[in-house]
Amino acid sequence: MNHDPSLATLCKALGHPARVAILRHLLQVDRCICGEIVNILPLAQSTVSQHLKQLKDAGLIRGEIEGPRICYCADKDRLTELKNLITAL
Amino acid sequence: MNHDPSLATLCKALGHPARVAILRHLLQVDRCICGEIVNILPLAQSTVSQHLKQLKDAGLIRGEIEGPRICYCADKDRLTELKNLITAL
DNA sequence: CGGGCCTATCGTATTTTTACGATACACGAT
DNA sequence: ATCGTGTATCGTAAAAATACGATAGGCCCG
Repeated sequence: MNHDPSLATLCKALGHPARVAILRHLLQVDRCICGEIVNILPLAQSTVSQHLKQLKDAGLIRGEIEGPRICYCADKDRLTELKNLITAL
Repeated sequence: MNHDPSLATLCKALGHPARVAILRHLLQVDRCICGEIVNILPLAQSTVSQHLKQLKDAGLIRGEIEGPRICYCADKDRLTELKNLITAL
């Protein structure tokens, strides 16, 4: 969604423990997952979906439709970008 | 205040454009400044003070009393810590 | 086609954040 | 001691974030 997010935008997306947990998990399992996240976190499905949307809007994760389910994976390039923005502070 | 902040906590502190601007300015002028920030940002003094408090609570800046005024400076170690937390994701 | 599964979105309540003005407080100088 | 300067804090209003249940839509399988 957001093509060139600012440092504040990216940080805001990571400014909630649940979203950090989601990103960490996606990085661990490497390839995508989806409803699994709902099982891992103590949150309702709709809430998790909202967090996923925020991460996706910030470009930190991507979601691809894969049959009946949607598959998310972390965008490592965007993470590198974030790291660079902090370094360039 | 916060001795070992999580990634989410640090990111939340940087999740607002005004606070990023404050940190950037403190890094530019290297040595501390204070009410100057109020002149730079289009915000009321009390609002700036609140943002400073949040940055201070996250450990990203430090404030030292220097005579009648209070002198802020960025904590580069904490910034390095943040970068490492992102790298370690 | 109909049922079941998975996910997004809507509507809503609660909490948190943001922002301001007003006030209080500390300090140096007069 | 009083004044002015520079900050923090209080009180408050408005906006945004968080979380949930309910609902809607897409897709596969029988």
